[in-house]
Amino acid sequence: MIKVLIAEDMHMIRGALVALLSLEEDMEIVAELDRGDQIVPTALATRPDVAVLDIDLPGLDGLSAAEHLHEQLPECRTLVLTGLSRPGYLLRALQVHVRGFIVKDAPAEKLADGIRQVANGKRVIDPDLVAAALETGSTPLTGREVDVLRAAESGNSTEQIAAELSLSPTTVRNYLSNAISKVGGRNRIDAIRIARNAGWL
Amino acid sequence: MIKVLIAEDMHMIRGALVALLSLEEDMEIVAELDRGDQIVPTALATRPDVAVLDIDLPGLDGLSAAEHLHEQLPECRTLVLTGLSRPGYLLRALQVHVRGFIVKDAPAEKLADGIRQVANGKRVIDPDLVAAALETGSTPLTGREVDVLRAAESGNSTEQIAAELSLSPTTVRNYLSNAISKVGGRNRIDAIRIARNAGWL
DNA sequence: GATCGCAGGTGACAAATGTCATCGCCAGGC
DNA sequence: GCCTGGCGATGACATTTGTCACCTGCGATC
Repeated sequence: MIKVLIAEDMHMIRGALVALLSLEEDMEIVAELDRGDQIVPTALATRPDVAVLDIDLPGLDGLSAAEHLHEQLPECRTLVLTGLSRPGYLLRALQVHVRGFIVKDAPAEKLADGIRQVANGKRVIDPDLVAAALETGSTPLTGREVDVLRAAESGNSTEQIAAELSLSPTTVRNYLSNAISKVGGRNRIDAIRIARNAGWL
Repeated sequence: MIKVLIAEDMHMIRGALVALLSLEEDMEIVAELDRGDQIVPTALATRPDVAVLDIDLPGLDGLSAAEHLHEQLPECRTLVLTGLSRPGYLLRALQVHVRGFIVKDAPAEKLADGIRQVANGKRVIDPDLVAAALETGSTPLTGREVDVLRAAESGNSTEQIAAELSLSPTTVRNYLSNAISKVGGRNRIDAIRIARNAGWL
């Protein structure tokens, strides 16, 4: 019997995934949650064999949770289940010892399959996504460039970003300018879009 | 027996929702699809009692599909199932005679419940979303303002937007300026974000 | 027939944005 | 010890963006 923990913030989707996995004879769902910051405590209490994590979770994102989980419960294997297939996410996932990476538009059977594979110590990664990740590469942006792009995302002006990050407005513009040219954008909107889609933010 | 059509683009989620509904004794899924433009033809062939539609579908969005469905098969009731709870979507949904509107983070049981209610001729709408929709109101933007904001979204400069829409650059800036002030934004990025979140784009 | 709103446009202006060269400081790597 | 790269900053510059006043024309609507 494979003991499974499942973390997904949208209640109905989580319920539906549980219904899907309930059809499998060799699996048991030992925990269901909707917040990233509850993953480690719940896993320590329920000792699952496989943790199925969404990336976009409130409290703590799934990848950070996976990192802590690996440190505190290394025998629990992690499988990431995400709707957004951003190459950068895969890179980060591998760095935090995630064993499987499945996108939500893969066929439904792949989930149970994936859980079994991961429980057996194998890795499960969509080949298309690997190709995309290799093509895209890891982020060309420095830490501060990421900070500035993130702050720009909500429509803040250069001045407001500077205040938020305690920087000089000119410095902010330099970082933005660098970020724009690094990702190959035409302006900040473009740069934000490109970096988001790549999974660099 | 309630005959159900289900349209959802992410394969695994669709499979999971089907698994969820398969547990219900009084329902039968007569069609499963992943594209909006197949909804009407498939519905005409399978004659479902209730069509469960995601909004964000390739080919044709769920709301436009709902509109056509109501014209060509009025006895089929439509229930929208969406992950993004944008007030503007609800307004548009009611205009195209959608009978139910459920968000994906509602509890899983609500889906089967909702389908039964809608099949019985009742309406099903989340009260919180109604409140949000009344608060937000319908779009203050004119058709062209929406066009311009949409074009700006991909990071195009004023000049490029003008070329795309065959307008003068000055006109584009006027529309953008109007849109920014109407939605209460500080600049185009802000305006795009606000309008997106409200469901006006 | 007058008024209103939307589409489309022009010209002018101030402010914000993007780009560059150049500086200092500090941490790591060779 | 030297070099590199990230971080932070300054000043100058051209371009883009946002705003405003004002113009035309069209189709509703009163």
